[in-house]
Amino acid sequence: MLSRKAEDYLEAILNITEKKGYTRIKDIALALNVKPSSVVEMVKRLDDRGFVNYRKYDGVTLTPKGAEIGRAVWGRHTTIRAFLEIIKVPEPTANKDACIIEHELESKTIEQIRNLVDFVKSAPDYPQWLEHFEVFCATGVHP
Amino acid sequence: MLSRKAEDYLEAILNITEKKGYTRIKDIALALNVKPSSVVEMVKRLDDRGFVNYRKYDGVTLTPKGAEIGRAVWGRHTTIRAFLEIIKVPEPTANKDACIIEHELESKTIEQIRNLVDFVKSAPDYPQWLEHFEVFCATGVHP
DNA sequence: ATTTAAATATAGGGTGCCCTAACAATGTTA
DNA sequence: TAACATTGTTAGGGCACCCTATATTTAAAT
Repeated sequence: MLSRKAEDYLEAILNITEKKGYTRIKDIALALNVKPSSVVEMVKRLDDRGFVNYRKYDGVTLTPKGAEIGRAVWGRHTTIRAFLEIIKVPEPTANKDACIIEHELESKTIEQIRNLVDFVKSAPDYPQWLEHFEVFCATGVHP
Repeated sequence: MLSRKAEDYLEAILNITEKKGYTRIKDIALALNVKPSSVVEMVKRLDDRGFVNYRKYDGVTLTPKGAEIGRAVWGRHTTIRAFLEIIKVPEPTANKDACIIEHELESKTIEQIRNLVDFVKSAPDYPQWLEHFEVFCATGVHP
């Protein structure tokens, strides 16, 4: 079982690699707001456990196993983001909170959030639903 | 700033005290699935920081400050539980996940979840909404 | 009241994750 | 290619939280 921190690292490595083709210690440190020495330490552990490939002075890449987890976490992230958007949680709170709750939730919970998002978005009266919800947030009563 | 673990302890102490009138080290250990020695350690820290009153061999009580946090966490818990119920996350997943995400979410996010819960429950066609949602979960299409 | 059982406390250790400071490798540029 | 800047590494430490094993205290039973 991976800790939420370890998942954060895998997700960051995935996103950085997709954006710029490769990932350096420094990039991870910047993305996660930790010092390079902390990154080296964690990356070594992830290497030991087969989630990344790490050789000194020569970037970090995800193994298939590591990439799979990175993608899973990222998928949860986007689902939660979509949900927070629907319920009108403003940026950057939405992103911050998505980062927090993307870990450890059981897959059934994520699935149901996804269902809710899809249900609401695909409803015949979607824009109206959203509008009503906004009025409700402001006034506390149904329009 | 309190860690999520510290919040867990305060919440547990609140619930235990409300249920049986007093709280012992053993009760907390049982509720949080840790050993009594771990409880003693944490309770000392919480005492140092003014969240509980602790005297050796003589239970634990919350200070006003500690009780306030305990109630806040518990309130978030029930809101999240209500939300998970609405989106049909089965027990005990719902409770487990509520325990996880009740910490660290910004108050704006909790407020919007609360709004969603209230909005849906107070809708004129609430039972129908729920029914439609359930059909959607099962079939992927709007009835 | 003495013995026994249950609860609580302390000592000492371990893991995960983070840091700073000092050092080593790499890359850049004159 | 030598000097410098950047990046990466190691060593050593700290904090939060948990554990086991060993006292100690309180409560219960004889």
